[in-house]
Amino acid sequence: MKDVAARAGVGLKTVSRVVNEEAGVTPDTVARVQAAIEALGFRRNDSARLLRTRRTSSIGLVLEDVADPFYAALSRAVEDVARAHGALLFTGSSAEDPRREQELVLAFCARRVDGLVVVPASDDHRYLSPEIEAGVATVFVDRPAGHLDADVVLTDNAGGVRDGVAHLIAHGHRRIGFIGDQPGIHTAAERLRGYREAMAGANLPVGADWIAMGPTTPESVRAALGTMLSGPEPVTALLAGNNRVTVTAVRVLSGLPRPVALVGFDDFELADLLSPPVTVVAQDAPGLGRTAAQLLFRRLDGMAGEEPSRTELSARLIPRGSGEIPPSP
Amino acid sequence: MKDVAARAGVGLKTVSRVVNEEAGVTPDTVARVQAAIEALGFRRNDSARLLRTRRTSSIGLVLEDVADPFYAALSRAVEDVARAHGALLFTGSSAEDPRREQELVLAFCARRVDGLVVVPASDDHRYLSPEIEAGVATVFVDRPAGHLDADVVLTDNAGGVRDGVAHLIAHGHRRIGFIGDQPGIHTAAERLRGYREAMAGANLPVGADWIAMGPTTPESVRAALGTMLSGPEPVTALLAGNNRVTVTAVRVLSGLPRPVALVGFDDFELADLLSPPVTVVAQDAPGLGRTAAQLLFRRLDGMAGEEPSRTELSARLIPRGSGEIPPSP
DNA sequence: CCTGACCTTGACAACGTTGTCCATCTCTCG
DNA sequence: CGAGAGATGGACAACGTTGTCAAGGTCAGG
Repeated sequence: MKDVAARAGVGLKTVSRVVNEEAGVTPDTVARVQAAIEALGFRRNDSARLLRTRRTSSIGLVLEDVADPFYAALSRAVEDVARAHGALLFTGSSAEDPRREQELVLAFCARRVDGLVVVPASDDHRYLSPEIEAGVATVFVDRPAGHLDADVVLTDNAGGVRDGVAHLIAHGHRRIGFIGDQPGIHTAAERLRGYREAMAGANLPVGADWIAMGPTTPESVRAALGTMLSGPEPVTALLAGNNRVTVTAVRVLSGLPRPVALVGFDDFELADLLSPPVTVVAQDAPGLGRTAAQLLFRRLDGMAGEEPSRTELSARLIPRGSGEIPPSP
Repeated sequence: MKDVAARAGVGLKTVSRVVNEEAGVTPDTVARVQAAIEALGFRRNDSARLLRTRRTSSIGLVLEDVADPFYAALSRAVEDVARAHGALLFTGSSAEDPRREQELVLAFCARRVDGLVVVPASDDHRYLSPEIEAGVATVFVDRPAGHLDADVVLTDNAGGVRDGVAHLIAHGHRRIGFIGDQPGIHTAAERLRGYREAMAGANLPVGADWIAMGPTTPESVRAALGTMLSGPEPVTALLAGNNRVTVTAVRVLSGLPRPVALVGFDDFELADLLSPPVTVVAQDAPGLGRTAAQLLFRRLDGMAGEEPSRTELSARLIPRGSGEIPPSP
């Protein structure tokens, strides 16, 4: 910038004014400065700028894994909102590791991002209090923050599973299994709650073997399904608590002599190409990201003081075939 | 930092030394400073730091769309390499729009990223020359840069398609169709070249209707397939030039009375769950990202001066069923 | 007791920008 | 023609950090 000023024969501040398109500079001077900028290939250093303005126009996004289609869609939605507000996006994957989440968050804060969108991997976010007090707007998505009162945008997991189970019940099923992730994970616990509520709401008993919660490896899902299907009260339908479960279930069920109905939680690409096409309860990944990001920018634009909010987006049942299979005796 | 120094009763520079774990500070002083840091919740401002050190420890990644599984995987690989080098990652989606690509790249440069990984959307990257001369290491991935001599990491698109077509030929096919994207896109042109080479290499003629290049909407793919399958010399096999084509082809082919063999370019999730499972030529998305990022950091660590390099990663044929269907007369 | 080497510490400038404030110049109007 | 107003431009400090360098303190050896 110094060089530009020298070359154009004007003061430092005048160049700054031109760069920022501030008023009060003669068109003639503007032209001279712009020529110098062009000639020298000058580009403003935004980091130095931030030092004065205290706004970085960048936000940080921490999620579990960018490569996961669900988070990839969420990420894209956050990016679009950020772009609309003229902000850039730092992205980081926590890989479900609380330490990594904290590292990323603090690294973003050290870069002085204006705000954070976080998919929690940790269950204790007290480490964030000083940052939030220092003015870093923070919105949690997909799961609530731990021990911290902050904005959060969630899917109505329990409601979604309730709908899915109700759908199976409506198609005549009475013995319905549920396979979900470790109950320590908030979304998994919520989905289980939805299952229990739906069954209870229809006055249906839940068999001892009908629920399996734990790491959702193909092996464990296979084992759980085996138990459910071969016990004294074999299930005629399954609600799969996440994508990994759904995929394994499709494999197992397609090899069985008698059809078993299936509703998966979370949509996935090509679900409609399988045979039978898979009925799912779809979360609105872009919606989560968009809502969270919009909330973040509203906070940044003055809504800072208000009470933390909690938003729940509903999930949507998409019938495709596998969930409409009638019970086989 | 000033506050910390005051509270600990030491000089500014001493705090800086403690924060950066530099040698030459009494353990006693370190303890005092650390207590003050703790008490005040101090966090170093990395942006100010950069102003002095001229290293941001951050890199920019511009790709077509983070929500696309291929780029999501690439993105994750870049992130992992960046993390290993202690760098953070700015991500941006160009949405295949040259203007947006340039905006993103220049915004990253204004933030003074140490380096860039770019999946080109534009075909002219001369606007980047000043930045590169200013020291921003840049690596292009998936497609080469336009009018700019820079590092590039590619998939061997032509070779991959050659392998795919050869596979079909080896299974007895003589009339093979090819549907690809607009020939203006580098990867599409390369894949077409691979197809032609493979056919020529086997001394097979290419029918007038066997090649369709253009926007790969479901409608256009349906139309192209219809022509290929109903002409005087109907094809018995298809090489699908990208994922979108593959998916539409699966739908169309599954509804036909006689089986048609299919090899898709680019792997996709659940390809093995379809019936028949889809044989593909798989690109190594994480490999592209990893290689590009590693190259970037090698440049940053002193390899700066050397000649730009060009790396081609080979694609891998994964037989699953659809590509092994014999020709039906 | 003095000297010199070494260790610890702090003062100060610098990085590249913007905010504040004042100086100058050019009108316009009385 | 002079005064006031408005437009234009620039000097300087400040943002929060680190690099440079020199000051002071300690200790061992002569």
